[in-house]
Amino acid sequence: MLSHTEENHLKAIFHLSKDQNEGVSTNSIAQNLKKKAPSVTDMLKKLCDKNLITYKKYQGASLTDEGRKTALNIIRKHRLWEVFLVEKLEFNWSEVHEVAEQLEHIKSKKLTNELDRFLGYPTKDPHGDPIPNPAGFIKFTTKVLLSDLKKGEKGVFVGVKDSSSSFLKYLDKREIALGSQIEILHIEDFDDSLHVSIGDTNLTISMKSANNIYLKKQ
Amino acid sequence: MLSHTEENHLKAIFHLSKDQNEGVSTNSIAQNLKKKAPSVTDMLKKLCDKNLITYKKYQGASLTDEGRKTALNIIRKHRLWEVFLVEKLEFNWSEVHEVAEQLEHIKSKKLTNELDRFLGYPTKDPHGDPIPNPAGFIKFTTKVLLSDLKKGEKGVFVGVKDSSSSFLKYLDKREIALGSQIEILHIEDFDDSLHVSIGDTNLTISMKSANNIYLKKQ
DNA sequence: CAAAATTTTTAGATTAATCTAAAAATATTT
DNA sequence: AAATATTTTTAGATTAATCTAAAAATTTTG
Repeated sequence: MLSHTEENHLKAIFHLSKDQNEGVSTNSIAQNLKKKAPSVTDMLKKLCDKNLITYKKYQGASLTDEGRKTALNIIRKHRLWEVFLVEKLEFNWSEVHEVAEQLEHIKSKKLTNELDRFLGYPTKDPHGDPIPNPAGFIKFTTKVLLSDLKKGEKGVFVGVKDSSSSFLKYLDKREIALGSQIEILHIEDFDDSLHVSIGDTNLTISMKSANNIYLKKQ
Repeated sequence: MLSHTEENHLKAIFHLSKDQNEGVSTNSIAQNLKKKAPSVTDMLKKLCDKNLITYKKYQGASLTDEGRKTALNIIRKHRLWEVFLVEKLEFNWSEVHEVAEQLEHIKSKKLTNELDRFLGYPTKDPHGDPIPNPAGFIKFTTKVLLSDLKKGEKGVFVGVKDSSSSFLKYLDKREIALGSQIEILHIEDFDDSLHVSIGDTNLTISMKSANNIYLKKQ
């Protein structure tokens, strides 16, 4: 049975592995978990002993198959709880993370699978990230940035790059929510700002914001 | 912010205080939490420093107002989650306890109150125990044992005295569920076993079992 | 490629939660 | 009330998770 801390390290390694192929550095894990590097070194040794990661001194960590499966199970729970909080408990999209960080550590296979059923087997969490299945299979979605689209192209809003709460609030205020269909009507020459349609309404989005908005292109 | 262990001690003291007026003994807490007495002594000192209990060496512990409120909040969460598990996730009545023991420690006032709303502000958990309100008010229900009833009397099944899983399974098998109306048809002279009607069916219950079944007398 | 900078690890300390063994206090029994 | 039994506390050790400071390894730079 893994401790919360062990689970958090596996999750961090999983997330940090996505962007790169090599082992994940001690420092990047420390930064991700807001701990100091020596704490992480200790934990890497422990996870290596448990065969959840491969780790050689000074060469970073990678998940084993077992470790990856464990990480995906935690991520599955995290994302299912986020769906629950938003769809059933009327949480705001920007409020769910902290609570889901706690709920993801609850240990009960039955709980997870019944929750999944109760929610209607959702495939995405409220941030547009895919929910792994019980076997640990995850379908990575290809996302493009809104800023990469050309005039006339459209897509469905599925996620954000920078999930700072100030940006999430910006989106809430403009009622840009997950699942919104966005079409580029015109791109302003002067400052590259985008005139877009979202649902029924039209509005203008700055290049900086467009660079934070992920779409699933249609 | 309290640790899980601190919360569990407060909860144990609350439950153990119900039956008696004096301070709760170190040993009884240890037994309740499956810990050794010295561990409990240490924790009692700590909780006393935090003004959650009053505690004098060799004289047991009692909750302060603050401690009582804290304990009731944990019990509130525990019982709300039990309702959720049974009513929404199709958990069996006898399976909920272990998971609720984990969920009760999740820290989010909003979560608790939204869950309460989502469940329709239930007043009892699946074991028939009352759910404290957000202010920590709890309405103690007066219960009688089935074995205390006389021929012809009836009541609603609201709880058990011994919640061992073997007894809960016994009840499940006979479809004796919370809310069942039970009437005593006849008491056998020979062995005090009870002939009762439960819902539509009649059955026989031993004195030993009847001594574990709480009813709200009508 | 050697010096400097950075990263990572080791060494050693701290805090929380636990335990066992022994001492001290309280309660029970004769 | 003295002896015995029980309960509770103290003392001291252990494990897990964390930290700081210093040493070691790796990487970058001139």
